[in-house]
Amino acid sequence: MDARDLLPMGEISRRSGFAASAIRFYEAEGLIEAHRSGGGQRRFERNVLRRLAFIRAASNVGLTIEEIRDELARLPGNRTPTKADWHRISQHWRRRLDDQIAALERLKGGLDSCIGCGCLSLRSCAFSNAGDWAARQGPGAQLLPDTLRKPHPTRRTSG
Amino acid sequence: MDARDLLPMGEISRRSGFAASAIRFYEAEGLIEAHRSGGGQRRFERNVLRRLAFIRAASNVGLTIEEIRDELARLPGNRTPTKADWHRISQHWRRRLDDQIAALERLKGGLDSCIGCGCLSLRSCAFSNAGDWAARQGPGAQLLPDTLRKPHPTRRTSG
DNA sequence: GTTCAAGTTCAAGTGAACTTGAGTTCAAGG
DNA sequence: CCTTGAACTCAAGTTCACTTGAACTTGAAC
Repeated sequence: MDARDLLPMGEISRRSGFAASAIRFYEAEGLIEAHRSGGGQRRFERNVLRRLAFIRAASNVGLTIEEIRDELARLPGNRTPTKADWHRISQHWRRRLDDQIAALERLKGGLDSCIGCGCLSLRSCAFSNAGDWAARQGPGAQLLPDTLRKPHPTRRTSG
Repeated sequence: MDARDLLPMGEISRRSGFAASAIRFYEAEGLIEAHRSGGGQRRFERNVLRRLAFIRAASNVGLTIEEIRDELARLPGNRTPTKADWHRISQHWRRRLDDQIAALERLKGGLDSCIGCGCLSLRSCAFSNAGDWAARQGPGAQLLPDTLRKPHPTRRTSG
């Protein structure tokens, strides 16, 4: 590992488009790694740029830091993702996007039927009915998948 | 206004599906109104239930409190939304949902082309390119509309 | 008159994903 | 050596839409 191959913070930031603070944050979260100069400054390997591109793409798809970390963990850190890696991952992301799209379509469908009836009734209108939300894992199709749910601040889902 | 027509907190909460704290919050935010009993307890008019149904629906579509307040402000408080009201509003919501759907489709398209090239390159891959994000109101179509952007915590958009 | 669930206020907490600020140090050029 | 911009750490702040907790009061029933 030749020191001349290592990039300083400023360059990584400029070339990735992430703020330095975000990059430090990602390092603290274990999404990327950094070497240190004699004086303690970060020095990044070039592949970190690819990781950051990956992080941005994943974040566009709506993955959480946690999920991105998991996905990155399955990518051996020092090699470029193979076509197979990327295929597997993109399948996963595509499914997620499809779910989100389907959910929005359902919501739009609800809107349509509400235009028809003009009701917005608490009893009969699925669109504004609380039941869909209260039922945690009901039997029928839920209006929105978790990925599009507003994450309710302190409502705990599993513990 | 006969006092027997006014509903207490518990009943509004139960029938709307909102927690009492949420209902208090909405009152504080000016989305709904409440009378008070002699001792200072809230007493709600029946139409508040319809307002709350509206709030839930709007929130499902992804409107912020601010936007919901604006939309409610245009609905005369004491009448049931007319068919015309509801039509106008649902048009608005539909456009928003359509935008979101289109954005997700674009994202998916980006995924597809990335599967093709297997690149995830910083230079050529629109999917993970930061340029789209950095450019505040660029000329071309943006990958995601504001409604689907992760709202960056302290990045100020206008002042 | 006693009881107690249901209601009240107000301040502070929550989670996600970072940013900001304060105060300090590094490293490269002249 | 001096300067100056880039980088460092660590704690605290930000937004949104509520929730939680503490400490207290109401009001309906018995």
